[in-house]
Amino acid sequence: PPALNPSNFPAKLWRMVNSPQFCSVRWDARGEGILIDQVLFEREVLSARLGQAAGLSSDGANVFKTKNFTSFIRQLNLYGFRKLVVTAGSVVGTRPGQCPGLGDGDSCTGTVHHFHSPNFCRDRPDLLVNLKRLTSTNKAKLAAGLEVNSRPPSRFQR
Amino acid sequence: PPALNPSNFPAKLWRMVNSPQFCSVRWDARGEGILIDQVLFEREVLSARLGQAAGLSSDGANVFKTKNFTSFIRQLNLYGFRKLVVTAGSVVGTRPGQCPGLGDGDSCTGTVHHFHSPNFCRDRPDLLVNLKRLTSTNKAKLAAGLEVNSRPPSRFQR
Amino acid sequence: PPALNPSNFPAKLWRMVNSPQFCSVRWDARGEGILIDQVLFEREVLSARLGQAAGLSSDGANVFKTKNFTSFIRQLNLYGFRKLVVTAGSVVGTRPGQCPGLGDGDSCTGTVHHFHSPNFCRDRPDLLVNLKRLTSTNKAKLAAGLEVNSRPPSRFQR
DNA sequence: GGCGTTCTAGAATATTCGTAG
DNA sequence: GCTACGAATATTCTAGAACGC
Repeated sequence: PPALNPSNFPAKLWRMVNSPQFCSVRWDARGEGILIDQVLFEREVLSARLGQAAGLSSDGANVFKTKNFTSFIRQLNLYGFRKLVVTAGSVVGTRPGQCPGLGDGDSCTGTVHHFHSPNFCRDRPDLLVNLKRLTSTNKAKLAAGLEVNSRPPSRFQR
Repeated sequence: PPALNPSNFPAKLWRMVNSPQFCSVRWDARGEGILIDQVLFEREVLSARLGQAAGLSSDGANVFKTKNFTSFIRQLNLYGFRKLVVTAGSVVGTRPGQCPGLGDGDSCTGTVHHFHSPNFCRDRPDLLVNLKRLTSTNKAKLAAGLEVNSRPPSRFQR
Repeated sequence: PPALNPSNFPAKLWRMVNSPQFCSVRWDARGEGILIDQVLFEREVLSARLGQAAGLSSDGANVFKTKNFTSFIRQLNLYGFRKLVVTAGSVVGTRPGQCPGLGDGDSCTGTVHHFHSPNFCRDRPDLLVNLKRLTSTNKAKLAAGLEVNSRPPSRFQR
């Protein structure tokens, strides 16, 4: 089984959701899905200034080249995430004023998206390697029982 | 086992990364990969004036004929190095103002590349002889379990 | 014949080479190839600050997301451009001090690359539609005499 | 034949756009 | 509306191929 490539989307998302540097992406109450505050995400991750600053943060979560939130959603879908309806029980309280680059006055209230993948759980980092990019080519290979190639990380990063 | 040819790429790289004359190439925090500051490298090693001056420096690290950074990357790949994502934990602080040919005002901040090979570690110079040029011919030999020839060092270099 | 998509690489390159806003990309002496000053290009087009400013210039030449010159070269090759040796007859004199964002003192002398494609000529904008992206899929289609799909321009762009 | 340099291409991921459902 | 996905282009990293020495 190929190892996780830290420069690919799943690893980046994992680092973001587990980093205190990012308020916009966090686990839901049960740790089985992620909650994304769109307005906050656009400011923290996608905007030019703050995004770069946050990207080079302590845990080294690299940022994306895109500025469009929809491209981020496309990546979630490509890796098999599905959207859930946001219920009161799924949302955990946000803590404004603790994010670098965001003033105390900035509220963390915006549209919240809830996404889920069976291979993306807080307590099961071992499942991350199962996240495969669902391109048409890869889906054909998976259907045929073949191996899906990933760009291999160097051994050092495993 | 054939000896290391000091005029070949692996030996040159080894001398550079271990030489205080070169700021642009240095070990990462764990001594298991190298960090290359591209802008600095182009000035220190590849540019005509400074490169030759530094290259013919006291420790005798011979410089390359090329002026293109991409050719240097091609060499790294030919010898089996892989690129890693640069994380905050991998980077060691740079020390500007200590490099010959660079003024104190010159900052050492540019694009940093992180490369790794299992046979290129700070504390294991004995592994260097395993670095083989991965031409298609050599790869076929290695796959067949055969010996890969290297050009032996000249009598004057041993 | 499908129309030219203004957001794709060939159209962007065409706007750049014909725009007085860009010093780094210009026609060669005969108008049958382009000359690219790498250092200037990296400052004008690829760097964050100046690139964005120049990119949003009056003629609307959109910039690239990449900061790597090699990615630009990869695009040239993907669209069938070939590199030529730079001769004295091919180079046209540069006019420093006429580029926005570049001071009068900044010289325009760096590494110059000369690229050519039979479908990219100054006096034949009608040939641009022949520039096809040479992916392996497209090459197989062309070899089979099939039609190569291009993304059509959006309705707002026609 | 080996090694370094250069130019081009392969292959994977990322981003964008359009549209079926 | 709006979610998911196909397909095209863009970007990145690595490798192939040719040539000179």
